Amino acid sequence: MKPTLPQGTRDFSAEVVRKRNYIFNKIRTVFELYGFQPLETPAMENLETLMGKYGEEGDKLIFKILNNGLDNPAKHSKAKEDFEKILEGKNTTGITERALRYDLTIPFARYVAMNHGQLSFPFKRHQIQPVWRADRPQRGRYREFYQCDADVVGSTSLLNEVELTNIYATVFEKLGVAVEIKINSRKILTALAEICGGADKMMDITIAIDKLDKIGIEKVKEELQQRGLNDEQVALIEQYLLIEGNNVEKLIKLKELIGSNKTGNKGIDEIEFILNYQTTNHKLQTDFTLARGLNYYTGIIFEVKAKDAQMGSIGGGGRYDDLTGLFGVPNIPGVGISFGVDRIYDVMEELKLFPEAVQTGTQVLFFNLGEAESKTAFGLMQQLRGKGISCEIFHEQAKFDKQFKYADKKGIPFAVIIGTKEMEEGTAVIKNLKTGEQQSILQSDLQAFSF
RNA sequence: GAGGUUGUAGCUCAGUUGGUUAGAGCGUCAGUUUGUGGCACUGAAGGCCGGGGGUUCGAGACCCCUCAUCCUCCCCA
Repeated sequence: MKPTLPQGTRDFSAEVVRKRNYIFNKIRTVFELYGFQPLETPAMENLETLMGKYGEEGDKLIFKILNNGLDNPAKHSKAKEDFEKILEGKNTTGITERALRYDLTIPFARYVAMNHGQLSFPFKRHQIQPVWRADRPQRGRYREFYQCDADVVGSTSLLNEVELTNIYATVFEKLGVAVEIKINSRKILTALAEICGGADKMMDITIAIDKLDKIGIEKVKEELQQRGLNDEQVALIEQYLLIEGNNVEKLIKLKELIGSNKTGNKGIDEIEFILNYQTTNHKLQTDFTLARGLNYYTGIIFEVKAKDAQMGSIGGGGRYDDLTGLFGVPNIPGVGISFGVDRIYDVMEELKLFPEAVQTGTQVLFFNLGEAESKTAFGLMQQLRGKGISCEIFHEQAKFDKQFKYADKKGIPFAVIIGTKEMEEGTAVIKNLKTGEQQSILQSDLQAFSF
């Protein structure tokens, strides 16, 4: 049998793990800097917890876990009956009652709903864990990938949104990735639907206009018509889509269009609050075509795109008024953002943004040149390790040639050579493998050497 | 779920209108006489040509099916 990997999953070799950790560490550090505390939840949730939270399409992409013990003869008839329901497209706890988590937000909402009595609000948590989606893999899309989330619940203050946009800006600046941080408000989209006279068409409108930069305005208009909007409505939406300029100019034009619509003006106020709050907001870009698929968003929404790479969004998030309400605990509003590490990695790899220093593994290789020699080397090596310097000793006595090549291939910068001559003198030769320079020092001075 | 692409050595790929024992580069391993690597040279190992069926005297090449892969759409990180 030929071993293979499940579709859309990957192994990560040392080099890749180090680069990924570099990203994780930057994100985690900034999360902590802003006062977010870590949380981890199980890989699997009850299917019931996840179903119906991500829209119809989302439900299809949830990985479901087959129940154990279905082959139990005593339960055959029940199992067959339940399976009939599966064939009809329904889920049943008789066949599957657990599923792999699809994102980190819903498990978090479940956690908050379960523990709201113990948590002090506002509650700020960050979470860095893998999620799974039964999507068709392609460029920048995997079936197992990491999300890094930061969410604040129990507060409606827009200051939270300001903080989150700052986290985005800070992290990507630290990573050296040039990005556009787009913001919009679902309230503005709602207003647009209301003005069109089709509040019920809100979803159709947002789905269509979200594709603007991909398919162009003409195709969007076609799609709107297909979705049952009349010419007048389409014309209005076209005006909306044609809004251009910098943030200030866009807002002026939008206000003209929205007029006195209450919801719309609220959305505009929110955006203006965030834009005016700080001086670093030049990184934020209003984008009224931004819609986002997840249907629990109700206020400000975010999306981050890399400037110099062809890649889908590398981060996204938004405000949700009542996520825990789905779990029987109403009135806990929240807002959160997410980083897509796997895509950030792909972008950074493409643009060669990883610093070389990321790949420092073993610092020193001790040569193995005999029984007594290796014992001496071993003792010295342990001393260096005690000082926090990562070292290795060659696994067996071998020719110089071999040991050098090993060091070379692993990118180990220093070799410590202790042979018969050094044993007699109580010295050690330290060789810098990059420059070729070497020097002989007393073994007792090795600890003090700066590698 | 719909459409397309590509499957030949560990990796990247050649392989003529179908014609003997299947090719290169890189990598791996071993040597180039036993305390100084990267270079060079020599040699070796390594392939059910993704799998199954068919056409043919003959298939890595052609046809059908299947699996895998990558990409596009949908949707998303």
